[in-house]
Amino acid sequence: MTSMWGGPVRSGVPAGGAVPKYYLAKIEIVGLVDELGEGAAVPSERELAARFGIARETVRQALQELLVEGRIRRRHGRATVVAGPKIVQPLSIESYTEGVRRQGRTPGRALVALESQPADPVQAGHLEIEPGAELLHLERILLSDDEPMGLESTFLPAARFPLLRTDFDPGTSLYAYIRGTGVTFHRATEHIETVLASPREADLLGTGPALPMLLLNRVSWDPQGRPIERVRSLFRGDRFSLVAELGG
Amino acid sequence: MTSMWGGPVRSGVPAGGAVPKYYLAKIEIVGLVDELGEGAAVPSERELAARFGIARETVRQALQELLVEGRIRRRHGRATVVAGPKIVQPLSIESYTEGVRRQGRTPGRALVALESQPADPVQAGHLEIEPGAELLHLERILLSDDEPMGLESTFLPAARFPLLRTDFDPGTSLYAYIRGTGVTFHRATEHIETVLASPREADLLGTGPALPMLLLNRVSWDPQGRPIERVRSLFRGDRFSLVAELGG
DNA sequence: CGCCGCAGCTGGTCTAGACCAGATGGGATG
DNA sequence: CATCCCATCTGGTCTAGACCAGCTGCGGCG
Repeated sequence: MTSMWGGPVRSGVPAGGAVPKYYLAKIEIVGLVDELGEGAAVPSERELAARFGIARETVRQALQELLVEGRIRRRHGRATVVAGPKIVQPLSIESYTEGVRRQGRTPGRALVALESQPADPVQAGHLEIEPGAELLHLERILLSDDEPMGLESTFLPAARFPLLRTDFDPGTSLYAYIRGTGVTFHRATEHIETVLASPREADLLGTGPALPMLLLNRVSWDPQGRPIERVRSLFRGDRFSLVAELGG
Repeated sequence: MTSMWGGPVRSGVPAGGAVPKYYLAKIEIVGLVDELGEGAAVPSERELAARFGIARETVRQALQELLVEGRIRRRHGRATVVAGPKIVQPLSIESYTEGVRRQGRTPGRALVALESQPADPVQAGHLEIEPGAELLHLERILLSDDEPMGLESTFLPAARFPLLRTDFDPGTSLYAYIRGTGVTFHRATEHIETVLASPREADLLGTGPALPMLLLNRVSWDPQGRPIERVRSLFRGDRFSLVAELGG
């Protein structure tokens, strides 16, 4: 494994019992991937099936796992290639930008939508506003070296940021803009889980469907205890990891 | 969706373009699952295939996604049933026990292995000991209401805890034991990512293979800056989420 | 009555082949 | 020479069926 943490607790195949063909094929393909460098082309599904003497669907099951684990990248019509290491995202209140810069890559954001909508009861509850109150919804694709890494949806009470739609440049940091309006971030609660991308999300991110994602839901508060924003961040599970520094 | 965060940014099917049959089937099955209560049996693969007029493999693709999302539970030979909500695990230096208790469930641990082994260079580097030095490896299954929720592997320098193998009860909290020896936890670094369970890990946890997991790798230090332990925790992605409280 | 074994459920793996759709390059045509 | 179209790569979806392996309940046998 290429992870800095080494392999599984006791890696690989169960001590006793039958091992599925797709898993043996996966092990073989991992060997290939390790020999080839990052970016090198992996043989096609049909060739691997012929080489191992198994059905193409069985090869696909092995490749699907390698895809989920972030060891290969696939794009319809193009050859499968060996993927590079994951990015590490610090778990702190700082913006996405810093984590990417720390990896020596160039962060970017692509605007998907900036719109106004009435708050549904769930959103209103999180932001402690009246249901139906105007809500700003900012959706952006997060880029690293121009490659989509995640999808970020921010919801803000429109009443608190009346000039945002005209003053804010969606290509820049929203946190910097909010701080510029005199609002201070005091604390935040972040929930983290694994989910699968929907077809729409997978499409926006240029990934296949059924790819596990890291879903981060954050609510930020100011020093007076008023909610500032709710952010739903969806990061590619095959390209992202998080790190937290914990005090005793 | 049953998540407390509501649905995807813009849920579901892409605005324009063809939708795969397996995704339409998934939507139908989600409707079924929502009508049935937690624990209720979902129709079998063969019956769903007949009902929707599609192949069984296509139904399996839909069910696989629902499994990864934690909406259903499956066990070989038994009927598929509707799953309950996920557990929330606080991101703090406290033990697994507290998070489970907070959910009103009963935590437990099942010993898999407690053994001594020489440190490989990677482990030695994390714990700042000599390669080949004796290492204690404690592997336990983490339970919630007797259901396996995760797999925890702890590595400790044997020289620092010479009495652990005789004094420590594997069914109790390791943190409590370590504190009892006079060692203080000062800080920890935790790395979080999504991975797939290996066949062995899936077997220990009673889940199918190819299920995305939350992998937490933690190194803890004492106030003198000496590493105390390295922990590799593997939590079922379909049953676990994490939460972090962040200061500004 | 109590136990055992098997029939018939369930999901898990695998096959061989079909067709669709994105990407690409080379050749025919203007 | 430039452009366009299509053959032919690639991966994505789907089928119908086979066989294997857990699990459960029921019927028969001791």
